[in-house]
Amino acid sequence: MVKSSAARLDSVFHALADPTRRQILRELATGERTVGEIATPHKMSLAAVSKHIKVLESAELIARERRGSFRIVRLQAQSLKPAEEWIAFYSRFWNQQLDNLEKYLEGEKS
Amino acid sequence: MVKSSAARLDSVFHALADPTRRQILRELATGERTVGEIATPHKMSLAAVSKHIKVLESAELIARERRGSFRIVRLQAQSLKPAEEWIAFYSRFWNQQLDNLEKYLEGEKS
DNA sequence: CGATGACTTAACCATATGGTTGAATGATGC
DNA sequence: GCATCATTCAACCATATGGTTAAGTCATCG
Repeated sequence: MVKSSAARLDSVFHALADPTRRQILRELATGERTVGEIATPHKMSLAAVSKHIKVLESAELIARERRGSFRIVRLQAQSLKPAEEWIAFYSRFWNQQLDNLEKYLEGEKS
Repeated sequence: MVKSSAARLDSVFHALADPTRRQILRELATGERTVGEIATPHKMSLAAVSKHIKVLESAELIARERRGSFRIVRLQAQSLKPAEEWIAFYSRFWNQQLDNLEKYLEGEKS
């Protein structure tokens, strides 16, 4: 399924809005893992972790590949790029924070 | 309510995972707006937009202030910073994409 | 080929989300 | 003080989410 740019941001931000999923991405940053390896540290069923992996996959943040009887999962970090760019648009606002405050205070005086 | 760093990422990423809310932030990037002004371009009730604004507020991405009989809403972009930093951790992966591909192909040869 | 291991899928449940309409709140204007 | 405007809150609804357990799939091992 090909997603529009907005839909891709929807699914990426949604995927990131869960601590379990963010933790999975952190783990994958150190290398490939099987589903079982990913699941072990989490206090929930394998099926639940499998669902989280599915959410990450549908956001294209990871890729799953069969290797023998295992599914190996690896990070696809480049799918984060549009999200980072979307946010980066606003970085000028937090950088200019002090400037804005100054202007505001300037306004108050008059 | 003070949120943990993880909970703040949860609420910020969740707030961003909706196109209406992202659009509202874009509008606010050009300046303060009343709730009514924000609602007008959207094809949904004022109450629905009010709910979206509430979600953005609980993520601290905006601030609401009473001004006469209006509530004026303004961007609080600095709350995006932790989200951007979280993502930025992964930028090395998409920057090293070609390197990784090279290494992978190198491995295949042997 | 039958059992085992590694997942995934299905069915189910409780809670959350995103929308609606209609009543409530809280200034402001006569 | 009463009406009106701007907005929020409450109640409701349909669908989505995040978890569970149990059954299904698929590759490997004996």
